[in-house]
Amino acid sequence: MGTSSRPLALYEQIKQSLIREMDAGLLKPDDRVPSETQLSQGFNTSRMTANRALKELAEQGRIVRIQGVGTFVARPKPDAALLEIKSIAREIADWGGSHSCEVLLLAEETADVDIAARLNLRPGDNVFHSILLHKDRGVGVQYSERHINPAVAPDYLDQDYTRTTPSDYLLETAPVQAAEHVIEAVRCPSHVMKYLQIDAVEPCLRLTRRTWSFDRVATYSTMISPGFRYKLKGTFNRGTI
Amino acid sequence: MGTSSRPLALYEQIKQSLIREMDAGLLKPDDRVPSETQLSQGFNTSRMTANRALKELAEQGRIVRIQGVGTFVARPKPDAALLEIKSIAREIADWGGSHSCEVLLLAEETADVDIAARLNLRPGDNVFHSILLHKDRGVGVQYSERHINPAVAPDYLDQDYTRTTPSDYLLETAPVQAAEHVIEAVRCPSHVMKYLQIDAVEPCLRLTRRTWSFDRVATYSTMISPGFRYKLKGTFNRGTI
DNA sequence: GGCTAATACTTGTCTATACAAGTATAGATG
DNA sequence: CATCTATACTTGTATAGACAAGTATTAGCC
Repeated sequence: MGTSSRPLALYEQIKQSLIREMDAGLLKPDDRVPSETQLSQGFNTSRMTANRALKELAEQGRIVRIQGVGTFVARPKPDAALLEIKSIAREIADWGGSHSCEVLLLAEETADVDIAARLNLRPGDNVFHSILLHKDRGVGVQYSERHINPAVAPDYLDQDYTRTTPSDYLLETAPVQAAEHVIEAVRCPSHVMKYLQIDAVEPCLRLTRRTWSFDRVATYSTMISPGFRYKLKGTFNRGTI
Repeated sequence: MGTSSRPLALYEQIKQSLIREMDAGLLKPDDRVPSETQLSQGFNTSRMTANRALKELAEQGRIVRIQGVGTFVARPKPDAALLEIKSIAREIADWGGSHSCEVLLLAEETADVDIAARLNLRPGDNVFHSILLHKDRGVGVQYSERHINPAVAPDYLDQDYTRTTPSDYLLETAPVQAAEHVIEAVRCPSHVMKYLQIDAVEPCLRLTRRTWSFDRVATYSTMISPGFRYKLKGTFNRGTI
């Protein structure tokens, strides 16, 4: 109870209860979270209240919900890619060039529940994972992380990228409008953009052919939309991958 | 209908309808948005559906909802402070020093509906507005924007800041735990922080005494929580300001 | 074995209603 | 004039129920 002048809303109580269980390690990443029905019975409330609590936790990125399957604890985001980024950063530092450059790291990984839900895979299925860092005149760094359903661009890892770029290949293989690619867009406040003299890009960064030309600093990540598969390759599921 | 395989959810239709009206200029900033009851009748749906649509628009920052009052179109954030930031940026550029420095701009402004709702004021009431920019070794810039209910720190503009800093004064005048200050926190992904060699701060940036010590780049804004008034000065409203 | 259909379960959306809580206004009262 | 009060309106939360849509499992059939 503490200092709160009113008791917390019921859905907030459910949220905090689940967060406590996650922080305490009782609910580990990829664990199944009680269903809405179970939660509503456990807290003696209606399903809509449990639904709202889970919905907001999903928006916060703490859990992942998959319709028809269930709700799972999300894996913590940052640590997976950390080592790879560090190594790229060192590469860039060693180069020390003054021109714009590009570094690629390509690997095959397993999807966590979050990625899996977005790409319509199952946790543990393979994804292509690429990290790109761009540097321009020693001033800034642009970071991009991309997860790809292998069925969408099967030769993504094996291309010759001396004449083309991964994003070019992706756009050729998956010729969808740029807007279709976006499922998460990191918004860069326009006054910050002005100050950083970034004015050629929309405030809402997108996966497009040429977004690599900032001359100061920008950070974002891009992912491929689940809608891809319908437009490009027809419907497929785990069995066909 | 286009290419969508299913019709949009009803609450999405309401959201997009309102967004269209805002983009078309039919709903201008600070305009009152139809109430939940009106919307539900206009779209021939239930109030809960309208409620969900407005709730999500508010989370996106497109509208501001005030309990007991109504819903209003939010002002676009960036443009208000743009000129001031530019002038500060020029000041910094002119200085060209190599040491860490701090620039203050203090002004009295009027609150838009968003700020007003946060600080428990009415749109048009005065707020203190300070912008701080920090520069370190010519590499990066840290930007902070602060809106303050004048009743919380009445002498904020008139202090002698040669020996103390605005944040110090604020923390003395309003000795609340740091976490209490935060109502919006811009999350800096921890792997980006690592790469930028920012490791002394939590991933979730906060208004604390010493957050001015990045040596690369960081961008965030801080605001004073509405809960302030209860903890510090008792309850007051427009009449007492 | 391989395929199909029934089933049980999950999340997603929606309705109609209710009460709580906050605010603004008009009117009555002193 | 100032102050209180009733009223009407707003958003916030919660309920109980319903159907849609997606998924996994099982049972039955070829």
